[in-house]
Amino acid sequence: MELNEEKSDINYNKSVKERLLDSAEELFCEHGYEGASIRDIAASADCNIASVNYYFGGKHQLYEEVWRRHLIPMRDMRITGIERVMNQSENKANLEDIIKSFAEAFVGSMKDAKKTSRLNKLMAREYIDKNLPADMFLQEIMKPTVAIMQKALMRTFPDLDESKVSLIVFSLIGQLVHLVHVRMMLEYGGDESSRELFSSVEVIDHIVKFSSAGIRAYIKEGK
Amino acid sequence: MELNEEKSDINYNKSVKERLLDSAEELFCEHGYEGASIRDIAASADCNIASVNYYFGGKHQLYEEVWRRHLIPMRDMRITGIERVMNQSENKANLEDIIKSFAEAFVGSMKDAKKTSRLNKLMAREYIDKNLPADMFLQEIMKPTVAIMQKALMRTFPDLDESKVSLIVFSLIGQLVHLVHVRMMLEYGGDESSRELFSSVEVIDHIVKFSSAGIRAYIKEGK
DNA sequence: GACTGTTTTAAACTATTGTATTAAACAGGC
DNA sequence: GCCTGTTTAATACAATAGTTTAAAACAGTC
Repeated sequence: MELNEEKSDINYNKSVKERLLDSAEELFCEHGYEGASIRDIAASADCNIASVNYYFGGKHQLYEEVWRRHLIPMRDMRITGIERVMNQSENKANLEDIIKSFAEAFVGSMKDAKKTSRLNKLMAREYIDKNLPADMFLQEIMKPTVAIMQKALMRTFPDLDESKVSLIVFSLIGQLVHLVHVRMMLEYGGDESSRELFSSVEVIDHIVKFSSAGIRAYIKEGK
Repeated sequence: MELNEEKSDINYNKSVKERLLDSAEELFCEHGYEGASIRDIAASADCNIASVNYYFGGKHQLYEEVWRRHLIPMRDMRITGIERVMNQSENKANLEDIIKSFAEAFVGSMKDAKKTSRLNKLMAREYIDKNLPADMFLQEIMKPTVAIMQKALMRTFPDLDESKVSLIVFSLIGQLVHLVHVRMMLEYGGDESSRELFSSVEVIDHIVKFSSAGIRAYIKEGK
């Protein structure tokens, strides 16, 4: 009865509430809101089904709590990354540095890659099926993220048209989101060579180079 | 009993099998594989629940049939678009033309925008939850699409490294997929200004310009 | 008109879902 | 030891899921 651990990775030092949040996060990411049953979640957290209702009031409130745990930290990581670069050299920051900082904050650092990948998967799901209240995702994550990047670009290149900046940020985020998707897709399938290519830091360097050139295409004519 | 049409847009000229495929497509796109029940599908197609099993053998086979109806046409549209541009001027095609052709084929023409948008939504879902057998989506859609674009680029710029071409195509597709997502997200929410910006042809022009510059960043150093 | 094979119908079946209930176990204060 | 509020447990509940069944309705053919 000792040293055996049937459950994947539950930490019995944590409270039931925290274990439920951990398990819910994993299963919601993996199977989606409807795909993850509270029975599976409770089993994974090694507690009773009724605990979900007891601690959170229902499945949906549990889902929201899973989000709230990471929403602000995730958003702030992206924001502070940009601000650090901007403050570093007083408004005349290097374009490549801005993009690289943004990109790395977006896909997550390498050390907690698994956690970031999971959250990105959850975000990808929320893109399609909106289970969160109203457009909490759009308002609390997407808009601030876009805004800080837009501000950084406009401060570095004051001549740029605002709608052009929107399009540029769109292109950048598009590549980053797609990178997360491709990595997800290659996790369980795809040949070794592409899995290698897209999991390396080389991709980030490419995105920086590709996007910098794309942005400068607007700078030249704008001047 | 005349002139009333309770159901949305079912065409009674079509057979039950075809009506089922139409309704299934709409509901699978809107609510996902698990989210769309065969009861809802049958009701939308104005036929009995058992018809799903009678004609297709089960819900899953119906889902696969919905895909098969469009897989090859969709893939071919993307391929022929590129080939038309390539053959037009014998291997020395204009870079902007190649990208524009690819982009327009990808997001779909304006006339059947609704249908293309729906299918793209279905594709976005399949990205995350793989309901199709094995990696049919990766093998039959993604790979051929990427391959034809890579071939076109490598023929136009023979000096380009193959892994760089992969990354370039990745960036391009990333923006296009993201465009579809953003349009989806803005459909039911978001302010008027951004909805306007991203539904116009301006976005395509931007992607062409942005990506062309990104690609040329590699050409210059490659030479 | 009766027989044939195909299509459509309503109902039943089993499994699973989220939630609610009710009692048991537990912990701390007196 | 007893009372109190909190947490855990097993079970019941209604709703819905995909699938199956068996009879009814239909359409042709002889």
